[in-house]
Amino acid sequence: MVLNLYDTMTRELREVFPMDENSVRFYGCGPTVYGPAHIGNFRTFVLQDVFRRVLETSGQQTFHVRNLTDVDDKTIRQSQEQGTKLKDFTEKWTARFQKDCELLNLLTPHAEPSAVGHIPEQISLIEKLIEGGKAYRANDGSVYFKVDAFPEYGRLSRLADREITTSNNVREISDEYDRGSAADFALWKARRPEDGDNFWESPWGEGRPGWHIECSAMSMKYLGESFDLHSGGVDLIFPHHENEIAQSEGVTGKTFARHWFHIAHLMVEGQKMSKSLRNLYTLEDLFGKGYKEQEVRYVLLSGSYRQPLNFTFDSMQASRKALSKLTDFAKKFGIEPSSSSTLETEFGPFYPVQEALLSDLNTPEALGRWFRLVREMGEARDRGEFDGNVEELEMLRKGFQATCDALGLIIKVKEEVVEEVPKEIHELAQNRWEAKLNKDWTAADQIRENLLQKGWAVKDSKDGFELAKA
RNA sequence: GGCGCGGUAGCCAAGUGGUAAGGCCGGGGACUGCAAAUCCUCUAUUCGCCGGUUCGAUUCCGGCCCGCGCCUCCA
Repeated sequence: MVLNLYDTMTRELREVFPMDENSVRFYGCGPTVYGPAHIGNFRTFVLQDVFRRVLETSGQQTFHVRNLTDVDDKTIRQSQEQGTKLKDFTEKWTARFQKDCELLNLLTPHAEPSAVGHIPEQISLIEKLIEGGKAYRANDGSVYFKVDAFPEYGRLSRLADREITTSNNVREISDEYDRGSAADFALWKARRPEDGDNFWESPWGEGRPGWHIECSAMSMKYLGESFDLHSGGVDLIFPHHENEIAQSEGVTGKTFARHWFHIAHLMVEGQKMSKSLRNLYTLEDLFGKGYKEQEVRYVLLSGSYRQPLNFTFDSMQASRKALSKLTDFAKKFGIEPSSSSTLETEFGPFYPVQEALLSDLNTPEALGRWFRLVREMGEARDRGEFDGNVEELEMLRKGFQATCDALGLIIKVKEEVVEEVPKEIHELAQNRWEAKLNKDWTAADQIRENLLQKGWAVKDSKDGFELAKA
């Protein structure tokens, strides 16, 4: 019942356990709220969610913190372009992000702090770094972290010193303040004219915090100087997480996060996601193409988090069929999975699925096992080997629910809200049914074709018909 | 150049030192007036290429060919 998870720092599988023996305290780097998040972002958040769900369905308590980056170059620039206050701008996109998370059935973090809401905490950290000789104020009022003062720097990303300090010779820009070393990074950025009224007072003058410091400040505030696990997309390994470690450990001298969990990127139709390729799909984009949120979530779970996953519209199509297979199973056994925030912990016959998840969050293996179990149970039932006694059925129900809960998939059994069928359509369908009863196949087929052209598909069952949007 | 990852059926994608999960698509069949749905069934003698270790490698080692990520603010 222990989760083994690959740790970026040690490059090996390590058990996830709470250092306070109570709850697993973890931090996930959240979004910069300057626009709608895309499905690549959501891959990361969905996997962090599965991480939490696997722990909770194992009976483990968690404390989950995910931040909102609401001040940086992008948020400032775009809010100004739109002529809105930074606060109004980021609140709008925060609300959208939270709505999207809800649609994807992501558990709400226990704390969701924002950078702007924690300026004093960030200033305080920077002060301590300066006191400790690990940071310095540059002439323009910016403050930099002195990478040379932290010998451990580069351990997470395994970048050799020379790579870090010489890699950016191309990007060394003359007007880039006066850093002591090219590797040094900003903790506090002095106010610039283009920042408008987006600045805060500090011991070093007006300005705003650098990007990395917010995560150090907020994670330590909500989780303590040392906590169980930190996570994000692979691109954050360097420099973001490397810098977080330097800042945090530079102040406390203690191990910052005990475990590092990084999620590989999402590709789209075999290509890297990018603006120029116009493949930065948002949930809204996919809904517009007729896909459902659960189908998106399923696709994001269909590959191992350690490997880039190729998102394709074929796999979206496949996920719809796959999910309906699970729905059919639930219907067959009279199971009605619910989606409460209290997760089921008894897997019963479905335990092999959880076992796969506990093994480095192997979601594709888990899905494979789930389908195999579903098939085998269905077959057993058809052979009459499943007598359906109350205890057995209850165990099956709980196990199926636990599986849904661990993966965060909502298997809806109840019919969706039925589309309003126009009177005209219904009458046509009724006519067809009567033609059919009279064995007038030609007329019946004609009407069916007619309906199809009007956008409705008709399906027959033994004693009636169903209409659905084609 | 440095660090790291991958090449498995038409597509997505697991996995293992003993001979390839699962989903989708496709073929065949049952059912059906025909469809749809559903069910059954088939589909990689083979895991980029070449060597090596081994009784045996897709899985370990070496080389090669391709593709990809990161290397200062992108999840």
